[in-house]
Amino acid sequence: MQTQTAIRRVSPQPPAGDVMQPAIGASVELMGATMPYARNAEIFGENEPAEYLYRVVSGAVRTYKVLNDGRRQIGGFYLPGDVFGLEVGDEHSFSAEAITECRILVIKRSSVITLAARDSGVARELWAMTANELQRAQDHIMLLIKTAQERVAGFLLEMASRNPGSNEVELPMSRQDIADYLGLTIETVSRTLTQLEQSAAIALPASRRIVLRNRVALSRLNG
Amino acid sequence: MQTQTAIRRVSPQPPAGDVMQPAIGASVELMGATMPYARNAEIFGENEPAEYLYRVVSGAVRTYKVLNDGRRQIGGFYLPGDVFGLEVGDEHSFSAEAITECRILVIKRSSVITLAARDSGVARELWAMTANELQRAQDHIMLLIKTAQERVAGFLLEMASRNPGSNEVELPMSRQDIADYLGLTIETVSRTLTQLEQSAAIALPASRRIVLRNRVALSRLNG
DNA sequence: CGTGATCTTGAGGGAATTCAATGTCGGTGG
DNA sequence: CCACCGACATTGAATTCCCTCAAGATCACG
Repeated sequence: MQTQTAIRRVSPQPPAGDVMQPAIGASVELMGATMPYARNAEIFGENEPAEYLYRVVSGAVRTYKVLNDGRRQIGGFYLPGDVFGLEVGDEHSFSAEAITECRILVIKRSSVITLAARDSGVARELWAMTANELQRAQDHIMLLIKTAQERVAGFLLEMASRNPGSNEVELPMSRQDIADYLGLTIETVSRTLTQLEQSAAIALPASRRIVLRNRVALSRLNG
Repeated sequence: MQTQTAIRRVSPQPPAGDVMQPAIGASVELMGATMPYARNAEIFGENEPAEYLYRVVSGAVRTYKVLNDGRRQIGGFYLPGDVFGLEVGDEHSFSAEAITECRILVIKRSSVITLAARDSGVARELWAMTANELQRAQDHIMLLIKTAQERVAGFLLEMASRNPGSNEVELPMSRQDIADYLGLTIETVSRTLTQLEQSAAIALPASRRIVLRNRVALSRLNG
């Protein structure tokens, strides 16, 4: 049972750099407007009508649910290029917040769906985006059944895979965010990172900057 | 870290009764053949080409993945009317096995996809089925972050919701299957059921027959 | 009625949580 | 410039929940 995250206050922070865009979502690129969001600003809430879908242009976003008793589960982290908030039903199933200051491409859902009814390529793209989310969720499930070390190692490898070529990861999110993503407490995440550092699997030049020193060891941990 | 399930042997068992079919998957009803599967028979394996998609006619099915070290995670249980094995990519992301003797409608994936390219209604149906799986996976994630009592209570409520109107649930799957679905050990599942029985939330007239005596208590546990 | 599979129960140990204190970093104002 | 403050992160000690290992109990089936 992990601690509930306290109410967050808004304060500025330099936005992360933009990143070039993969194939998914390409055809809807011209159908929306780019909107700025402040750090910790709500983008949409659980059970709100899903009027728009979203693509991160710069910055980072988290989606989450909160249980009755205050436990928060983060559904995913979204980085530049990622699409989130896409629903088949009429309501959002998660809430979404900006982790850092960010710019987000906002696209009217109804117009995409209308387009999909005429253009099977768009329809297939919508389907593929949802399947992509499904893949994420299934990988997330596989993470959640593992030990703390395995979860953290898996998380780091996942984040590193977003920056192919580099062994250095700049984490936009707090330890609390990581903990709520991995189903652990903030203390366990912190302790586990320290262990990984001591076993020379990673280096921690700063609390949100992580260098993968031994990917083989991390992968072995990853199960 | 839960125990690995031993190799299972095949032996027959009376099939569960058929159930009337909801909207999803209705239009593909006539495109396939119904096939029989023996108890514990493999329907498809992880990473195999996804040549078909499947709908349960009678009986019950589990999908699962196995990690390096033998831990098994069950992705979902599928009962009459449920569609499984639908992929956007060309490979299955899980393995699937018959839990009981069952009959399964098998439909050629390529023909459905071809049809979807011409008929936007079919395309939308494919999308909706994938979104339905996504919903399942997200609910599963929310289960996996809870305590053992909450997971078991949630599981029972989920199963009961498949039999609306009745408070009696006939479980087709073993304790090991339940444990591997909930990320617990078989012993913890068993103990938790005993606790729920002692607290009068459920009754256990037989090990695979469960009566919900106090849904309010179970829902409270469910978080 | 014996046999194997499945399920339950018990005792002990270990991993992660809880509670609590300390450390670090960036920003702000004296 | 440095002292202070709040947010965030790390570390320590004690506890709790679930797992592991082990032994019985129950059930289906030959």
